[in-house]
Amino acid sequence: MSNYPDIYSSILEGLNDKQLEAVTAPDGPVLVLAGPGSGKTRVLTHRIAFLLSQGVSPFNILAVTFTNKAAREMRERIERLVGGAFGSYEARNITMGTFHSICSRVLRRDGGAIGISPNFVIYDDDDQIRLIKQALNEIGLDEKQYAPRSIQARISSAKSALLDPEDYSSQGVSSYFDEIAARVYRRYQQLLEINQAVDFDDLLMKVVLLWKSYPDILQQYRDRWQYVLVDEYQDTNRAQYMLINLLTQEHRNIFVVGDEDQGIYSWRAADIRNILNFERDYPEAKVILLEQNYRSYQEILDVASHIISSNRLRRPKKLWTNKSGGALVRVREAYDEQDEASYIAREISRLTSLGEYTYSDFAVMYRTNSQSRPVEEAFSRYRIPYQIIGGTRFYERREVKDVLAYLRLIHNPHDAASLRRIIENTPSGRGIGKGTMKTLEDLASRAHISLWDAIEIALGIKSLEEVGAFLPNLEIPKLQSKAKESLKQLVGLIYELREQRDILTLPHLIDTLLIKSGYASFLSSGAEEDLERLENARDLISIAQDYAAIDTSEALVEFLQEVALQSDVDTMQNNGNQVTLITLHAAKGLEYKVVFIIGFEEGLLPHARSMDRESDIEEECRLAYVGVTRAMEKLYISYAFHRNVFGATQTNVPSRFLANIPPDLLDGSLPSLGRRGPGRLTSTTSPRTPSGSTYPGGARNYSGQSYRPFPSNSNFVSSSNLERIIQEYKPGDRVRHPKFGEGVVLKVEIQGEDAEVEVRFAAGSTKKLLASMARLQKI
DNA sequence: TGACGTCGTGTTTTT
DNA sequence: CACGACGTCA
Repeated sequence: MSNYPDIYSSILEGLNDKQLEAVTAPDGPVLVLAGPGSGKTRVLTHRIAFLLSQGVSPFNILAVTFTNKAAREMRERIERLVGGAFGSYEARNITMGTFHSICSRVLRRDGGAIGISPNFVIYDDDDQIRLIKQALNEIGLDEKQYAPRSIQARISSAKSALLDPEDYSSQGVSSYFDEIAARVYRRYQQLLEINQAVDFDDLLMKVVLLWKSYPDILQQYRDRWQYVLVDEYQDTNRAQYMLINLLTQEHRNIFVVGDEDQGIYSWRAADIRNILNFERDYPEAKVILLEQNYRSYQEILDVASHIISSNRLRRPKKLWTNKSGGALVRVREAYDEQDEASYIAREISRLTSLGEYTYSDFAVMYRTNSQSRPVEEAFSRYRIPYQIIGGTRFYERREVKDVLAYLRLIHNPHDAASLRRIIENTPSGRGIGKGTMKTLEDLASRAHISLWDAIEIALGIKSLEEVGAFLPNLEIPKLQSKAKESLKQLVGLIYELREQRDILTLPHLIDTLLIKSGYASFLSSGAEEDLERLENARDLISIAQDYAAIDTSEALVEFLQEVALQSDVDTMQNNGNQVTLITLHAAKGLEYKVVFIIGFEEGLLPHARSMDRESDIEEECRLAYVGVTRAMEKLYISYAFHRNVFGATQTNVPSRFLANIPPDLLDGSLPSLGRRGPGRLTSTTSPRTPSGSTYPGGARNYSGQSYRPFPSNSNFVSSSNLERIIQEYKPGDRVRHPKFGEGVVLKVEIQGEDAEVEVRFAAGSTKKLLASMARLQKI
């Protein structure tokens, strides 16, 4: 290949000695200990490019990242790096993603061996809690006495430690509560199976089980993924460790990157020993330390080093940079959280008006999601656009979950969480009451069948034998004729939609579902709240547009998986000009020119719930360290004298993590003695807009637009456009679709505010497309 | 059976 | 403060 040498040198160009050593390391285990800002993403991407340049097939590479967004970005960077040098589809064929998404794919493919239906659905937090409540009820335990959330936490940590219900009751029980949890766990797991569902932890645990039980299947994956790279290795848990370990034992090409100082997920069962013991697991490992920081000014790094140095359980590391001459880190005391927020808003306004920075250069970071509120309010007043990461996510909104429930049910009718959601919530007035539900659930629970099966049996559509329940003495309950009628309608609807799935594209299927289920008319009261909900539901159609080109059955699987495994940062916008509000946890791996860390107080950072154990305090310290090291140019740390918690005012003192910082590294005194009232650092606590004009009451609207993580329905046609579309496409017209290729229009039909165009494509398939969405071109 | 009101309770971080 | 569970009323 003529341009090969160019490509080769561009892969290695500009790397420092250590990075180069990591990128070009020979086959075998490699551990890269990478301090913040030391270019670890760079090392990972260049390493993969290097492997490709050495003739390794992209099909043989697996890269595990912490977020889907990171995977996406890494793939793009590799594509840019190698271009078409090794064929144009190189980077696309690398397997990249989070542990959860990779495992989901493995289970979809091979889970059958351990009894997992290929149509499984993924249960989120909400679904899990519902299921735990159901399990509690069935066992006859009071859900008030045994908080479902605590039980869920126990189950989750058991699963992360690879303990199934039997293991847990025999090994994991050390208290009365554990014993209860063990019983619930057992029933909960049965319920998951009946619903053909898995939870987040199952995704990991079941793949370990699969690989351990079926060496031949494991061998297939070992042959496939001969090169394995893992990012953020310090945050892997036992299950993830086992996955990687099983996979890499044969070829031993394991390349992990991590930093013990940035381990912040021990509460999610991450085990820092995974990285500490790497050299023991792989004695032949090459270990490379990346200590040069390319991100932050020396002034910021100094503060970071002093903060982390109070941790005892770490090997000392010396971060250095040659970026000096920055501003000192500013520390400010605010009177309360409003004052703190106003100060930040004013500072951002000041810096942007100087023209030095734009809004997207700023991030505000905090320990708990609830701290974002006063900041949001201040930003609204000061008209600062922002996006907020986390909190209530798009996919957690009620109407979105409602629509997803229909989709999940189309995909897998045994998913009782979705079925119940549809029956109980929306649209109301289905005519299926509590009594009926109780009867059906009893039947389901006694016969060990799904709720869906129970309904079909009660309706006489199926027999007990047909669904695999052999209980000749079981009495099939009689239902009221009204309830029966309603159930028939619901079952009919789902069957009908399942048929539509084989005909329509995914966005069109959602559109149809909204209409046929009555959900659309349910939301068409015209009230503002309903309008917004409808819009959210329709945003889902726009998102599904990405899947319009593949077979809908397949599209549904991919779509539901993406939705379920979407992380907070995955929804983040990189383009818009807006300030980012984000938790310290979610900020890991990101960087901003100017960072504000708020709530640097005892009780918040370290958090009150983490103050009992020293190891917890150390984790809080690492959290502070992660935050500080996100800043490239300017860092602001603030804490509030008063803070409203729960409605009551609390008085807080500055965080202990500030205590180790020499005062001359900071701009702003550390008033460990003496407290001052409002106005110490701010001239006033009453906000003024920078322009001095009055601001509108509906402040949220202003920024509300800017942080919606998903497109508004701007690509829906207005009715005036509709005419145009109908005139544009006529039967017999030849059209081109970006993904399906050329085809002939068979039929055009008005569908509500849109038009449906039926096209037969040259490839032989016939699809019904929404005119507003399909991006059809006439030829 | 549904809608509305009161009371009680609980918030760390997330795939 | 805000949300959910529960009870009462129509």
